[in-house]
Amino acid sequence: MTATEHRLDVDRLLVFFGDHGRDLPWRRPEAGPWGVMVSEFMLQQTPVVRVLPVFEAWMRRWPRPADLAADSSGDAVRAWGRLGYPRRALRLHAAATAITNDHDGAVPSDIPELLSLPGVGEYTARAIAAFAFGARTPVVDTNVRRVLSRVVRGVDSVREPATPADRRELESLLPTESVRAARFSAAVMELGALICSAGDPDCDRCPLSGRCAWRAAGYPPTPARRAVQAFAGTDRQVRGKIMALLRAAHGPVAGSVIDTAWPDPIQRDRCVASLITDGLAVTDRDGGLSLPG
DNA sequence: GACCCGTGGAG
DNA sequence: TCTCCAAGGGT
Repeated sequence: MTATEHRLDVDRLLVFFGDHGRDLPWRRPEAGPWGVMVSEFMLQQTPVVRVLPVFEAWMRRWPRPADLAADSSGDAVRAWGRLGYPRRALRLHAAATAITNDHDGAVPSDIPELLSLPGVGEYTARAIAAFAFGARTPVVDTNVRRVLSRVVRGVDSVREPATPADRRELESLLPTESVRAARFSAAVMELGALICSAGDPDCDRCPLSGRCAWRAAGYPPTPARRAVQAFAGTDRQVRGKIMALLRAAHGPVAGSVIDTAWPDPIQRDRCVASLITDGLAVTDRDGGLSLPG
């Protein structure tokens, strides 16, 4: 089967991407590898619309990895704002530091080297290699995974991390030429984000509807997914409230103020301790809590 | 492999 | 109000 014959029709997808792909700042040439990398960190589990303003401000302030590395991890966490999962900001700062120290300040293009950076896993490494450097490598996120499952295999997927099997499957469908392959991955991802969404796929606008195995099979039901993690009352919520206090302040926050974040002192103290362990907060000699300096 | 880690908009 | 979720990674 050639690249233009399989269900993920390359030409149709590239036309779709050209016509309907979003003009996102990290897709512009001026974003460069660093811009791609920053965007991939921010987009982990976070919607595009919320990333956009933070990304723009971030790139203005820290246009190169060395610029970020020169400032404190606390500055990165504060600039991260309310994107969520602030450990990503910590890891991005650590990755920028590693790039500055070990890679002459340039984002590496080699996948094993990318994987060695903090916060860069199987998805992010390949996304950077493909989108920033035009590498021919399978980029499989939850969107691509869903499209692969539906269009090619005819069954819906549960929302779980991509597997090596997913990557092998997409790789077998990649166009031969590397830049075209990278654009193909971006197009499949965009299709999953805009058309073949998890909730209500818009098959009427889908360029692949004529050859979609899932549609042809009459949309067999989505398998039950594992229960989503609860949030209300968990440490994640409490940590978030404490971090919001630290971001709002520009100096140490007194314990009496931290106490207002959550009523249960046991859980509150546990969360403060875990934030310190994670490197998201530090205590000063007076017992105040602040972002790392 | 199971579990942990934030956030705010949509239905 | 409440559930579900949105370009994962680390342990």
